Amino acid sequence: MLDKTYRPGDVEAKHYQQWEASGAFSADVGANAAPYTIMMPPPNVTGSLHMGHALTFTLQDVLTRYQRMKGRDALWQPGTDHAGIATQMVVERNLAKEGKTRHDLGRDAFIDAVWAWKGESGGTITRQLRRLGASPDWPRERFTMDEGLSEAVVEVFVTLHRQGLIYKDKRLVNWDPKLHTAISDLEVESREVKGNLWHFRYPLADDPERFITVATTRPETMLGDTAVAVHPEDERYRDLVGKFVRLPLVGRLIPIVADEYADPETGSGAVKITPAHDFNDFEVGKRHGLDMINVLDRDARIAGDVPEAYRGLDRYEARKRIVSDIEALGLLEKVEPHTHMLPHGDRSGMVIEPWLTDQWYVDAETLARPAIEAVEQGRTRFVPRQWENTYFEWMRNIQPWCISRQIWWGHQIPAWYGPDGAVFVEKTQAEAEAAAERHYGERVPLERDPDVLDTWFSSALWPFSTLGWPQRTPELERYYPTDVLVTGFDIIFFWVARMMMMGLHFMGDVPFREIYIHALVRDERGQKMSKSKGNVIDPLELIDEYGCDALRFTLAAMAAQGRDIKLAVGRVEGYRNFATKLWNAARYCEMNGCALAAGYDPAAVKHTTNRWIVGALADAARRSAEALDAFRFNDAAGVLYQFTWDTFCDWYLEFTKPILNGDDEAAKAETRATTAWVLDRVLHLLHPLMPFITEELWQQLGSGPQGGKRGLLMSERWPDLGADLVDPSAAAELDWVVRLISTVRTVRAEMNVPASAQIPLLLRDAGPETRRRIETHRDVILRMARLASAEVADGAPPEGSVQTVLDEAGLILPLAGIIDLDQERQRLARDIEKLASEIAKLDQKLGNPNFVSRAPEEVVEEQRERRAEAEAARAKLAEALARLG
RNA sequence: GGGCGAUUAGCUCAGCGGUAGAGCAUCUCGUUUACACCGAGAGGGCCGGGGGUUCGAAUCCCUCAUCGCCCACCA
Repeated sequence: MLDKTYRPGDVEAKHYQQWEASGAFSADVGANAAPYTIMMPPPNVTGSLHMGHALTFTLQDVLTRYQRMKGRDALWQPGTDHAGIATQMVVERNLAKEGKTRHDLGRDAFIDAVWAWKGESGGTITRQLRRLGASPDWPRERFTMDEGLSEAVVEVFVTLHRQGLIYKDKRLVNWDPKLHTAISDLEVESREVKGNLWHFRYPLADDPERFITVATTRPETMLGDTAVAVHPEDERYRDLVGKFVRLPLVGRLIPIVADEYADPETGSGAVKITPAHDFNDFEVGKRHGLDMINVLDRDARIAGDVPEAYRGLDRYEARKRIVSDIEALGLLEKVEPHTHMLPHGDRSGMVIEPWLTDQWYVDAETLARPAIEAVEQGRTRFVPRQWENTYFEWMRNIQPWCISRQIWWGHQIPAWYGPDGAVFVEKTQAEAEAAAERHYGERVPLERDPDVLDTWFSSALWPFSTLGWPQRTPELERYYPTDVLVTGFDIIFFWVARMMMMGLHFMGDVPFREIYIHALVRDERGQKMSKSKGNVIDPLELIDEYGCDALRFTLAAMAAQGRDIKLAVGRVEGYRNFATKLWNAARYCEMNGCALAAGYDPAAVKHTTNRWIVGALADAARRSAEALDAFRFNDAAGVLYQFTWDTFCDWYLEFTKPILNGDDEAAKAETRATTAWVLDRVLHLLHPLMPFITEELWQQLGSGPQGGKRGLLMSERWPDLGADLVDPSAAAELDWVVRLISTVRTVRAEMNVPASAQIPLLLRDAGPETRRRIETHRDVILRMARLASAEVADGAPPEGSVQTVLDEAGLILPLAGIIDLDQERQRLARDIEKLASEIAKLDQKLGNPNFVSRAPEEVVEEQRERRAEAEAARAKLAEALARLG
């Protein structure tokens, strides 16, 4: 016997262990079934589950379980990411608590410490994924730093290098002065900063009384100025082009150059050029062959060939000093407040410094070309489609991808340098030594490049590296390309685009046929969840309170396309109630002896009510499948919710109570079997969304013709119910009964005429078909009108005091003479008026020749029917009014 | 500065050319042995404003407003 309420906490862990232990999540490389593959976006190995994870992994799990039940050989490939900078920072923070830095340990010991940390906390996220009910193929779990994936990384690096698609270059990079590493464009975020615009006067070299004024937001970089640029068309400065100014404080002579970069409208129209510390200036410098003078060190302190006074100063300290020194020289023209966007490192939060360094780059432009084409040609499709624009926009303007990082945790770059700096890119040290020997004609000591690769470099290989590449494994053969990638829009550039590039280049085919982009989860007020705002909702807490299924169902129900998800806890509570409802429906079935019957054939049921529910179920199954096939999770959830609660529980179970309590044994048996069968199908349909409660019920009910626990719901099939189960006449009849019940209820409530008294009146005026329907469903009607059992027995109409008007088409209106007739007259008059105005509107529409000729035929027909119905209703009401006198 | 999205019931959101919907909240009635995490009902919407297209617009177009996100080198 089922307990009175469902307690998720008691069963979730049990079922999960059972599933996992039984291998229910495993793909089968040797299977005949068609494969269905989803690559799990690998979460950070040391991370913990947040709401965004909960959403994305729930959706992936829904798809995986659904396809698995549909008979596909589903592979949901799990794994974690080493998350270079993020993880290194965590470990460094821990070290800092002991007052140590990574340099105290040295590289090898530090990396050991990171591995130790990974061993300690790396299981957290995967444990939490299990609590979410995620069903990936765990034995295939990979880690971006494990042996196989590292081999893939080296293979890709070496290959791309040989192809000239990876190269080393000295150019400006985004330098993080705190983390002491280069970062890619994508890891930089612009934030608004309030600052000043300082206007400096630079005296002309041959005429110190004349000045050219430049404006800058970064006075300290003036130490590295190597030119002043003006627009070639700018009349004010035409005579100055080619002349020199003497750089204040430094004394260097620098040229005035004409370059279109200078905007005559901005500032004074003349701009100082610091090629070593500004991306634009760098370009200008290249065009004019200017010197690049680096005046900052890796901490963004003043360094290099600069006046002694500033050397070693922090950039902001230097700024103050330089401004006051310029002012002292009388060269500060003015200072204006100025708000502008400044680049910040997304990890460190520091202001990024453009810095001239040697770094490794990927020729992204070349790799992007096929990736753009693939989407243009529809070989990979974005859902929703609109994201393709975002993808194209970025890919068509893609910049070289800086892939080297000056940190320790990650894939060390497979490049070795000879004594003279010659570089040998090889898969192993031995191969590099061999190459060096060939190069030098003798064995020489080599030094390995200390840098590691951008984390996203290894993630970019995920769709094939996890399947065994570079080996040609059966898995690779079978599961690549994958079916769908499920992810958020925030990593389209970081990850999706790069997987497209690498997949096409190395596998010759797209990594996935569809990319489903879901929204981000925000809090109830639309704010991004963040620890600092204190508005974080922990998915695990929600699971504890409401159960995993309630959370999953909520996320699925809210995963409509194209909108952020503002998570309202009230929704979770509502779906928890839904779980309880389902639970109690099952309990009801159990109490009433509803068990699956051997040889039960839904197509063969005879009772109208049963034919109706079987058809309604088939319809719901079809609609939810269509929704899931199109990634409309919210629709799938909605259809099943409504069917389960409204159709099955509120109507069908109530409709059939009189049958189960009656003495038609055949009808009883059929109803019991049908009830059990529908419930069993519902459990199947709901399983991808609510795996735990469905599993628990399925097991507890001992489902299946064999009875007993015959295994896991996981191994069951998604119910494929044919449209032939839908019986329109049964649906119409039940619909009619529903309306009749509603009317009887209204009369009972408003006119105080018991339902038992209404029935005979209805029968008195009824035609044969109406009479049959009322007779057939009499018990249901009475029961649903909430009558006490004593009243059900019979009820004589109040003597001569009640009149009834009854419409064969389904509109039923009993009138009670015992109630306030004036009130009733008024109500009738109002209703008639309403109908009249509706009819008038419809007449207008139908009288419009354009409507009749241009609207779709079925729409016109529908409107005609509506009009006829309304007309008939009005006539009945008028008749009723007349009878009232 | 470009681009994208949003604006629907008190709240969170569906619907996206053919009679305005769900959950939560509110109110009324109901303790009928599946379920009070329940049942029956009710109230509550100029579908952001204004134009346009259309026989018909919450839905398509334009425009304005407000909010949000992404991208961008403007000293």
